[in-house]
Amino acid sequence: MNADTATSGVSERRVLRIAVPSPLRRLFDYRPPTDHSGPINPGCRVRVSFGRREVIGVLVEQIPEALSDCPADKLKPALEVLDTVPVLDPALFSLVSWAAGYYQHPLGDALHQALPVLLRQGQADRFQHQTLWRASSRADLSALPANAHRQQAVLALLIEHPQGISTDALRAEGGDPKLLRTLEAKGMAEAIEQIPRLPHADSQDQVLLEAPLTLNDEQAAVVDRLSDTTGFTSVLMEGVTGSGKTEVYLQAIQQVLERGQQALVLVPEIGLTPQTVARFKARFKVPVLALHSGLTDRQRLDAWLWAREGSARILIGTRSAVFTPLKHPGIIIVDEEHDGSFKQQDGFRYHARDLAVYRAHQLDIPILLGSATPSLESLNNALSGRFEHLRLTRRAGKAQPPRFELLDIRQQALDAGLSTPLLARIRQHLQQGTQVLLFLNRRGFSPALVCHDCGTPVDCTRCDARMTLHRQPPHLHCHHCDRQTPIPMRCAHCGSDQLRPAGSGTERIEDRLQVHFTDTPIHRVDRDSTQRKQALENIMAKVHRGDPCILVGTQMLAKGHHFPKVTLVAILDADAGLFSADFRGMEKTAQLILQVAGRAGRADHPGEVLLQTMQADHPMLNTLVNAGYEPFAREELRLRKGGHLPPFSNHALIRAEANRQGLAENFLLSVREWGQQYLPEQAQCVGPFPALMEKRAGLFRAQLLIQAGARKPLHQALALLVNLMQEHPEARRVRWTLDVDPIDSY
DNA sequence: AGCACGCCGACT
DNA sequence: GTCGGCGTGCTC
Repeated sequence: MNADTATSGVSERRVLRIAVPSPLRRLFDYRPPTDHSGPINPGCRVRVSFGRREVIGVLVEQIPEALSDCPADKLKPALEVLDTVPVLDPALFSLVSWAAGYYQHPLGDALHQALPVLLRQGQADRFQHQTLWRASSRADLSALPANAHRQQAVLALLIEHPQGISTDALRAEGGDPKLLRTLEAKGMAEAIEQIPRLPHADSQDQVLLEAPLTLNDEQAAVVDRLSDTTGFTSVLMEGVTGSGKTEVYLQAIQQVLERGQQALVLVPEIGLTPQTVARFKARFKVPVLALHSGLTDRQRLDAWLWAREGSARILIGTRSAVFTPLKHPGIIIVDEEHDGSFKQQDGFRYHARDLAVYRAHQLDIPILLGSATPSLESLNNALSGRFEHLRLTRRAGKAQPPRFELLDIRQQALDAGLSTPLLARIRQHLQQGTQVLLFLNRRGFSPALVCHDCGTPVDCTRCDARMTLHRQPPHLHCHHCDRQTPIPMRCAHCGSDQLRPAGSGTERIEDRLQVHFTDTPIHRVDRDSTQRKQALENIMAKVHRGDPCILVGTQMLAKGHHFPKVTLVAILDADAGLFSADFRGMEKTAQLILQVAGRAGRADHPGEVLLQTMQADHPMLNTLVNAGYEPFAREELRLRKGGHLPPFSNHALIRAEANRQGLAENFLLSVREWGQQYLPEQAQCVGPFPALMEKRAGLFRAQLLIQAGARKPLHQALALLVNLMQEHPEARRVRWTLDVDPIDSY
């Protein structure tokens, strides 16, 4: 104990520096709660009055009051200290504060987002105790009155469940929970308090439920590499579809479990399916917890607590799971590491894959990044030696890679986007009794409704975009702001009644296919067709029966599911992403094409992948389909290097939006002009320029790109600009956000 | 972000 | 006469 504390004069008093959930990028000082004595540890939650409301903040440090920059008369006492032990351990705390700094996000808000909802709201970091009822030692059915049939029934149920039964379970079995009090008064029933239990929580030495599969030498090399060390190693595993990445994950995890440690597995949003989780549960006799979106806040907190106390041994979750506390961390795995859903797209814009690497380094444990189509960032890290690069080039069993073919549709008559050779090929596959998958990343009937007389399309009033025509049910829908309207009868510009759909979405393809293949079932899989619960499962069940059919869908089809009876995959518009303004367009297109291609074929019938394109000579497209992803990616990296683009330079984007045109752009312009003279030489501003779609959901948007060869000048520049923007008087009328390492189009 | 205060338009 | 629009100011 500090001897000064007891005899403290005013100058020795200390204040609590608290990170409060608010967009203000600073800490707030409070006096300790009036009734509180003794030390308070950093990382503990504190309830404070903030402005006119109460919020939960996190203590960052304690400093002498004299060092506080807040005048003494403005200091309020904190209301309550909620934890005795920090709710985030020092390692997690430093992960979050590093991330808050890296992404230039207010610390209080970042800490808030790293905590389960119930802890944000001030609940104790304890399991919810469950009240269970059981028969007491004095319970005696025959001692109950002969006519008290309902009491007898309840007591009988209690006797049936010697471990105890919850009131809900009792009600489910036909017992009236109200009678428990009556039985308790008679000394025949008693309540016991219990924390929930995990399946396999008591499993001892044996971690396996089923035998591991035999690995080929490539798979074994990855597992061996990970078992070489318990310290930090980052391995990029580049494995073609069907090469057995999951089996590598399982065996890497097995080693960790046998050492008594835990594994954290991050998967893309779409990848956290019951099948994925089932595979882990089937293999291991340890508690496996999936942090999926269906959990209640309470279940989430319980899972978080189980992870923290070490009894949950495998944690599988999406982006936010990177903040799960671990008592005995052993390995972190990021599956489909290239997937964009690892980057949060609003508020605290962190990249879970990058934070996972930081965390593994911090914890000094291995991290395994897996993908068939690694991001150019990770690939570059692998080529430069920051990551170890291990490949799985062979498919399990007798499976053969699909055969790719570019289908040149220049000067071809298209029927709503379907070329004659494609239709012929579809027929051929259906006749041989197999299935066909058509991919088009555009839902709805057609992406525009255009006047045949004057050429004017129907635009969204709130966005710089066409309204998408939907037929099921008939309406116009803006895919950017969600605005929906009835289908107009006449052109708003010239009054003509000749409004016609232009271009095709999945609905229209489905329509046309039904005309060409009258007897074949057509299944459409997109956000619209799978809105109803179970709709997707119903379609999948039909497809897996194996009869010939055609699947038409968007990227929903591309991820997760596998269709063994599909022998033909066709990408209807392979050019869609080729010429986007986004320099990542090519990379994303390639990843999507290979992902879709990977859905097809198995040992007995190799797959065929057809790409309809107007760019059959496109060099990158040819490299991709003829040589494969890695040669493609190396070439793409070379182009990026030449253009000083990521990953060879560092980007941050300041986005701004306002309700009047020009406001946001002017704001960014003055920020740039102000900041210019103070910016480090190695950092440059590019812009501001209007967003690709300047108006969206009624707001006018602009952006300013900050670019630097190294991280340090970039961050110096950002710190400076953020400061400037906060002080800027015009910031009142403009909403601005900062995106470090942006990945979506800009 | 919230939340309150403050000063001008269309309604029971 | 009020209800309520969102501009402005503040949060230890």
